[in-house]
Amino acid sequence: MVTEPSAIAEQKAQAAEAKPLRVDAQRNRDRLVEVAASVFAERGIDASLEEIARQAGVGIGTLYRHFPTREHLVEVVYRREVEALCAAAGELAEKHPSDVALEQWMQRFVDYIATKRGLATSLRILLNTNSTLFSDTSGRVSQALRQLVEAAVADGTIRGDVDASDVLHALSGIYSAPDTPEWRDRSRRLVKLLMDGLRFGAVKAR
Amino acid sequence: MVTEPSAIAEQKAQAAEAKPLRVDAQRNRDRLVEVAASVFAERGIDASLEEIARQAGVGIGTLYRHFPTREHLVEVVYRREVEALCAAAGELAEKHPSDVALEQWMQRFVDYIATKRGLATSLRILLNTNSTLFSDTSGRVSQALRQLVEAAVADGTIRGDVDASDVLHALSGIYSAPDTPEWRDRSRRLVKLLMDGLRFGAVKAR
DNA sequence: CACTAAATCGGAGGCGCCTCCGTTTATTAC
DNA sequence: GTAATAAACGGAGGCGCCTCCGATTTAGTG
Repeated sequence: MVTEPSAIAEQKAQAAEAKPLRVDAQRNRDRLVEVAASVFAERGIDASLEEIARQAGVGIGTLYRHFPTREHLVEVVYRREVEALCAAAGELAEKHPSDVALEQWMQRFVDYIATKRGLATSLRILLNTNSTLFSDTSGRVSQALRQLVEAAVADGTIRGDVDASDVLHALSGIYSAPDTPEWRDRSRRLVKLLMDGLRFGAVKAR
Repeated sequence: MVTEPSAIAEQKAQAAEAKPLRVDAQRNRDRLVEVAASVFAERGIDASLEEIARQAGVGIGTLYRHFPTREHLVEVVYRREVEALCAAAGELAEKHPSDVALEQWMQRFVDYIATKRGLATSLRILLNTNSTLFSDTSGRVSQALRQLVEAAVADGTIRGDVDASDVLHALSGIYSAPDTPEWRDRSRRLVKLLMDGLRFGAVKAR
């Protein structure tokens, strides 16, 4: 990666790579990603690419120029979603006391995973194939979590004898639980339980 | 599985399940599996199913009736090949001294894996998805190997302080080696090396 | 503004997937 | 052998994938 003079407030990270896309091209690309996110969420990862192009109001050729394979498109959508999830950490931290921020972020994490459950197989394949994707995103997620946990530990709203990796470990247990209908509710309860445990013995009583 | 009165010399195992297929149907089915094996080997696991039907001289509809999805077809082909590999163990054991039989079988195992290397990703996915397939076939393979190893230990052509699982372990190392151009040759040499080790200290000197 | 080169668009076309159903064939009963 | 019936055949058709390239649009220049 080349050193960027001012990478401030770059709306979309991909916009800054190499050449600044022509405005119509950028517009179409953004549109495609947005539509793809909703179509994938709705119809699954095997949704018709022609359908996506149609909904985005572009020709199929345009879709393929921007995203040579289905996987390219899926990857961009996935990265964007992970990015949004991680960005939420910062926002929550500003608006809420740090323990509440942590709890809400974990709930959001659960919700996010819930939408991905159906796609699990395909996603796992993608993550196996493209290991950069895996390390990038999991790094990003654990960084967001660390930020929240450390803040909460620092101001005493949760106990001090845990760190981010403990919490991540707890969350990964949730992820790997079998995919039953009650999964989501159970996971939400588990997050609450986890938070109660974290708050117990905190410096500041509630 | 219902008790079978006489399951003797059933040419193809699948022929015995439930209803005895009409002869034309059985003929077409066998033909399809045979052609599929060669086409998959040649063009990879994503080969055109219409091509397979064409080469087998049947309509695409016939292929789909017998094998509702690509995976069904791949699975049958794969099982058939593993079966052939394991059957070879018995034949080799009859024709050769037991240490030679073991060596030749391992070489054949290497050859077999070699043809599957290119398909590794897709196959791994299939084996993950269909865990029965995995346990069935790996069980079958290790059984064949055990038969050979035990015979060779019993008649003293290889040393007595190893068992089948040791040898399988050694072979699995071969499998997981990176997929370089020299893979096959190196693996063949490794098998020879392994055999030398096994023969060393055998009761009967060569 | 007009003009041009470069970038982008978009859909026709060729191929494969899979389903559906009218036609053909094997089997059974007589 | 013939008729009846169940089973199997096979290809047309609709859809999606992906490529290719002529038409269109943009950004830059005078």
